[in-house]
Amino acid sequence: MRFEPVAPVRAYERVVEQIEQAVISGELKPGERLPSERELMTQFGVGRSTIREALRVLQAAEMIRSRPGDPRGPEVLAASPAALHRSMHRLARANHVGLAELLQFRMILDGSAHLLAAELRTDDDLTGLDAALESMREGVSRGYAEFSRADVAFHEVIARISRNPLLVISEEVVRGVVLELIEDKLERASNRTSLMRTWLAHHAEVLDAIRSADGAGAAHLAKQALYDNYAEYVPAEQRPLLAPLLRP
Amino acid sequence: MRFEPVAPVRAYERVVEQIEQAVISGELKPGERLPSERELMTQFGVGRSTIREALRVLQAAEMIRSRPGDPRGPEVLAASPAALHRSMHRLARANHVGLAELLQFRMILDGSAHLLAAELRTDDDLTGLDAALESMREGVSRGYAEFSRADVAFHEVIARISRNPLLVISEEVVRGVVLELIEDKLERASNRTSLMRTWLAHHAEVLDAIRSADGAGAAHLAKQALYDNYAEYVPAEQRPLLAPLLRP
DNA sequence: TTAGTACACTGGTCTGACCAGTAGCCTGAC
DNA sequence: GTCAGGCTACTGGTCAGACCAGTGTACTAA
Repeated sequence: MRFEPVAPVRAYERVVEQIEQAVISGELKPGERLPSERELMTQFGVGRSTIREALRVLQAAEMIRSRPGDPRGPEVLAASPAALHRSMHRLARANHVGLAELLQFRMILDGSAHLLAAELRTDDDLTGLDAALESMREGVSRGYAEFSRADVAFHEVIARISRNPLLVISEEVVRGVVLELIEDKLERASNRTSLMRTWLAHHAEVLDAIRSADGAGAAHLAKQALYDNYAEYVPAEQRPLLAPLLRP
Repeated sequence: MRFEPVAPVRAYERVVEQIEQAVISGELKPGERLPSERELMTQFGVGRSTIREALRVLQAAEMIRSRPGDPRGPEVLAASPAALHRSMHRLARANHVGLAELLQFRMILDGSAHLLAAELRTDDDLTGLDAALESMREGVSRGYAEFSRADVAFHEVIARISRNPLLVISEEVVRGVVLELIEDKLERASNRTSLMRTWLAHHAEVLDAIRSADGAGAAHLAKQALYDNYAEYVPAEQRPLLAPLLRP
């Protein structure tokens, strides 16, 4: 016979558990309101400080939001990747995850998304991609910010076509973390116009591969593009970590 | 000229920021102690409840740990993937991600991990894998629980060899969610011995591929094994979503 | 040297209070 | 009838002070 180690359970943890359960089970839907702190206090039979600590934890997890003065009470939020983003960012900053690993992960995710998109795309999807590419083309003359927006939009279409929200969210999060990690080095973005043209050409290639349902080709293009754009920021000795992903 | 929207900054947020910054910058190293709540109270010039709410947030982020009675104060923790784990878990459950998407994601992650492992493995790694396979072989006769543990251990070795903690963590999380989703159907696990033999054979194959540095082969084996084992639980009309990942 | 104990202090919780701010009602002017 | 403006009851944010169970350590006694 073996026993499990026990940890004392704090009152605020019990409160968190119950509210969290209600949200996860769908009993509390996004947009709905929790009772006020004073009301929760009587419902749970604990003091207000306990309630407040519980709400703080839930707020840190991006599950609820409180605004002072609002008589409707704390708001239940829709599940968002914000908390995921924060914790991933923290990990990366703590140097447990370097740029090489992040880029590796992104190549895997982006490559897979492109592969799936190429294999699963319908004719409607192709129309959408054509439109997205067109606004990128227009964006070139409208400045970098506009082009960047169109670029993100293109990726979102790809993501939707691949039909896997997990893939999409993860890629977005990792993308964000990568950009934050190198934003200082990115300042001196030299010769933006030629950069935009390169990107445009790459997206056109990708679209061709998707149009001809060439999953492997699209995946490889996507990974290669990521490598070409970001490998320079990865310490030279770690670049071999990325190479295996580029082999066809 | 444009103005940014402003959000009121709470006192406890300022406290969180300062402590977080001290941890990130390395000024506070893991294992070190924060001053006691009452001491922090005077240092920050705020009430104890404010301090406590800040500590709760940091604790939810797995950055510190408080134990009542400890005169040394709250402990600074090493950065751990636990927070990432939690938020990914929450997101997967909240977004109503289906088994098909989860399995897809897992095939991608596991496949990539095996590919990287095959390409990056050293001779030492091979020794470790041999040992892990051996304990799986022993596990067959010792019952399913033991075998299962050895199986997990084998995967952990693979994960370590692939040298990407992000990949590992994500795969673990998705694995957990998948198991939760089908645990009820898994009860009637018929003929466990033959199941274990099948798994063992599969792992031996994978090890061969890794030994011969055949990344594509190892990846394909991993994905195929996942498909063979779990596809039956995926609704038939969604199985085509998984097929593109199996093409060599 | 070691076992035992006392003590100072810790975090967890509760109570009660005050403040600035908000939503919604009520009122009065048109 | 509509609508602007003020009133009010309530919200969350913060503070102060109190009590408790539990802990590490220094001191004591064997």
